[in-house]
Amino acid sequence: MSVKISNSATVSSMRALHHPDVGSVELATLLAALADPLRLRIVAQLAEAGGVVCGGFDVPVSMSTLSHHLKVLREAGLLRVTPDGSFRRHELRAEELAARFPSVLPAVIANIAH
Amino acid sequence: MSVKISNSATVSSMRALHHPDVGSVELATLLAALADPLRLRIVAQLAEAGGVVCGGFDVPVSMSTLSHHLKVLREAGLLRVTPDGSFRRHELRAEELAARFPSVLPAVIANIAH
DNA sequence: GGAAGATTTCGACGACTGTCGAAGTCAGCA
DNA sequence: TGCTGACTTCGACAGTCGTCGAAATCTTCC
Repeated sequence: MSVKISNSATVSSMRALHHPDVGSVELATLLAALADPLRLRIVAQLAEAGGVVCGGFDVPVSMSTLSHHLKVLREAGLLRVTPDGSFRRHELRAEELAARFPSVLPAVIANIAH
Repeated sequence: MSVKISNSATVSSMRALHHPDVGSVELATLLAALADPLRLRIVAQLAEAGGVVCGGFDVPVSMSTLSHHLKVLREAGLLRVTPDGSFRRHELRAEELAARFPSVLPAVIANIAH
């Protein structure tokens, strides 16, 4: 689990961030992470925009609450966080999830608009 | 919402049972109903066996707890309950859900085994 | 080193959830 | 009419969840 530091401009942190192995995530855990209007909203924005920084989400809650929801999503294997300076970029782990739970995430994303 | 009573042999109750209009069910509600190991187990058994009576489920909880979970699933629009004598037959509302949330339920069912 | 900005963690709070046993309701049958 | 069997509802309990503001952590820049 060591992080390799290159001299690339974008890699700038060695802070540990826990990302579970998608292979060990339970279906119920994944669904529980998705079973919240605010988190669905976050997922929709990620699906549309790719890499989103914490402050870039459009959500009607405090920063600490947003941070909590992002943690729930991350620990369910739904998203990957990469530090970028003092920001943190979030993106969906769509391909990895597709390998473990085929078509679950796409089906959900396609229906968030309702 | 009136129930029509035919003289068919199987229709024998006019007891009210609340089944929500699938069109008014939120995606988060549907996912929350599915986000529980026991309820996933119930859904898997329903997907495989069609009409299942309360006592016919293979679950490691008391009858009152099972009844609670079936209520959660029913109120999320996931299943229809039809009284049959002193029994109650449960079946998935698969087609109705497919019209409202295309491919969500099939994707989940296909991944319950994990 | 120190200040400023981005994000997480902590502690608290009320609300909701899963579980059980006991009691209630309902359908069929003697 | 009353008994039995199938299921639901009630009341209680411990545990989890979503929310906030305050404090802590971390990164960059001066």
